[in-house]
This record gives sequence, structure tokens and C-alpha cells, in this order.
Amino acid sequence: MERKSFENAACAIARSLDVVGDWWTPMIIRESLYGVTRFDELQRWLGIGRNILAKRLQRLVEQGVLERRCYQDRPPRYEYHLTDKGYDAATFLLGLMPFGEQWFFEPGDEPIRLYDRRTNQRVRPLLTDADTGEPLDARQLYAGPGPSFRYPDEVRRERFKEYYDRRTQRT
Amino acid sequence: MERKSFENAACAIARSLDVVGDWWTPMIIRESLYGVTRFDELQRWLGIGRNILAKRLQRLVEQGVLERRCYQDRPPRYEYHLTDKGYDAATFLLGLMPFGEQWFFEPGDEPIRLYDRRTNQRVRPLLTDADTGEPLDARQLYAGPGPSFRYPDEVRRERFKEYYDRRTQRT
DNA sequence: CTCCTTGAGTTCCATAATGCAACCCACTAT
DNA sequence: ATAGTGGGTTGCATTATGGAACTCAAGGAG
Repeated sequence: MERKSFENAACAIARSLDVVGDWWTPMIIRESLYGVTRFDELQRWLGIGRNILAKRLQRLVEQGVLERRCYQDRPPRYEYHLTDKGYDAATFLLGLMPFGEQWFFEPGDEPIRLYDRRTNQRVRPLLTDADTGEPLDARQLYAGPGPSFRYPDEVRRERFKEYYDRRTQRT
Repeated sequence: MERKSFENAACAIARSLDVVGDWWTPMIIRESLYGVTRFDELQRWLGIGRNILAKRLQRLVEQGVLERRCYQDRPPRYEYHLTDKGYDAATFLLGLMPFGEQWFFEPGDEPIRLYDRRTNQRVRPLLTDADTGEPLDARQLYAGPGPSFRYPDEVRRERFKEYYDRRTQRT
């Protein structure tokens, strides 16, 4: 059956999953980041079916994650390049590396390393709090509604219980 | 057809996608993070089919992301709680928030906000370089092989072209 | 004692999505 | 004249998904 779309969800995570919440899409974005731009190369590196690759690429172009660029006429040939949105999605994907390295590889035995183009220094992604710079830990967070969370009061209370508990507690 | 598994991929991202590279799994992890632990509640909040939810939960338990905890015998009833691995996966998912907010919502109009349990201060996830603390930008990175990247030389050269170019260039 | 409800799942079915292989088409190189 | 290349389609068998109905065990209402 048609899979449910999160296009209209009131949640940034859900909406984003409409772009990267798929088996192949993140891999395609990764390859694009590594500089693989052509249909056949993508197909070979990923081992993905050609029909599925075609569909994914089309979708990513529609979503503005990739740009289809003609690099030669006669015969017309195309390359796929990351857009700004695509690079942002790729940046996010790099956040998976620490998780994967911690849980699927031995410490210090990662399969891939990242480097900075300017300094050639190694780069290790880390999710932090933008304000304090401290590493982020989901264990000590709770959620509250933002400005664009427009739902009935009962839903808010139910969903953000801890938030309302803490706010009323302190007044 | 059976979807290809990334279980044995030589890439932390691919391996991780075996855990979170799915439409529903990340949503289930998000709900778990928000404190939703029971089958029926998960089903209601997400609108997911009960059969699919059952399958996903089973898988997440097998993978060690969730723990199935009995909270009452007779009749036996269960809750699903995030494990350490699960919290790490959830932390990573929070990295999607900035991406989603930037591309799917107006600035300052996010649907959900996060707060720190100790300080009650707002928390905004940001992916940075662990060493410099600078925000990470995929545009200025390139990849190289890590210790556990065991593949033929030709694959290495092909895959990490920029890396080898830069290393040989400088000697 | 019988009926209704809750929680946590199964089972069944029609419809999509996937994986694979084969095919197409416009050129180029041998 | 024939064999690639690059970038896709098309067909077909196999899975996965969504939805609704059903199970099972126990607790409570009447």
C-alpha cells in the first residue's frame, strides 16, 4: 500500500524523514557528497536497481535536494549534484557516523574518516547544544511546543506533559 | 522484494541506516524519547498499522534499541523503553531538527522546542566538529579510509580520490 | 454470571514498493 | 559493421504496507 507521507506533520523530524527516511535516499546523498554524480556510477557503488535509482533521483530533484545538470548534448547526458538543501541533508547524515562507529565498530577502528578541505585536519562530527557547545544527550531533554504547533489544548497537554508540569510547578 | 540490508556495509552511515533507515522506526524512537512507551499509545500517536508496529518493535528490541519491559503480570502487559543504544539513536535524530526547521518551516516558527532537564534552558541541536567546536559543513569535507576499511587498493583509490590526491601532492 | 472494556498483539486481504533482468535509444570508438 | 557508453524503461515475481477484523486474558459493571 501507499506509504504514509509525513509531508504535513507538525514536527521537523517527521518532515525531514520525508526526504531522508528511506533505505536508499540517504545512500544516494552520501554518494553525491563523495562526488559520485552519474547514474551508472551511483548504480554500481550502491548496487541499487536501476528503476529504483531512477525514481529516487527524480524525487530528490523534485524535492530540491539534487540538481540535474546536463554536461553534454548529443547524446544528452546528465549529472546529479547536491543543492544547498542537499548539502544540509548530507551534513545531517554525517551525524550518523558517531552513532554507527560507537555501536557497530570497535573504538578507533572506523571504516571512513573525514577531513577538512582547508586544513586537511581530521573532522569528527559531534552533535552539540548550539548555545553551550556541550555534547547533546537525549536522556536529559524534554520537549515543549513551538510557535507553529497548532493543535487543540488537550493534545498539547498530553504531548508535552513534562513541559507543562515544569512550567506550572515553578510559578 | 526483500530490501537489501546494510548490516555488513563498510560504512558507519550505512550500518546505522539498518537501524533508523526506515519510515516508521525513527518515529517510534522519537515517541519513545517523548515518553510514549505502550503499544496502543504508539499506535494512536503515529497512526501506524498495528501489525507493522508489532514488527518494528520486535526488530528494535532485537537490535537492542528498545527494551521490552513487563509492567504487570496477569494479564502480562509490556512497555518499550529506550536502551543506551536507543538514546544514542534518538540523540542523532535530534540532529534532523535544524535541517527540518530550516527547510520546512519559517525561521523562528518551529513546531517543537527542546529544553534541558537540569537548567530548563532551551536546547538547539547543532552538528559540530568535536575538536574545533565549529559548525560542520559537508561542503568543505572530503573522505578518506579508516583502519577498518578493508578493500582492494583499486577500490580505495577510486573511492577516496581526493584523499590520495591531497596526500601525495604534499609529499 | 454475562457483557463490555483494555492492552497487546495476530490474521487476512488488496494494493504498493522492491529487486532483478532484459530491453531501448542516441551516439562513439574500433 | 559491431561493440560499447550513458541514462534510462518495461515486465515480472516477491515483499512490505495499510486497514480492518479477530484473538486472548483479565478486570469491572450490572
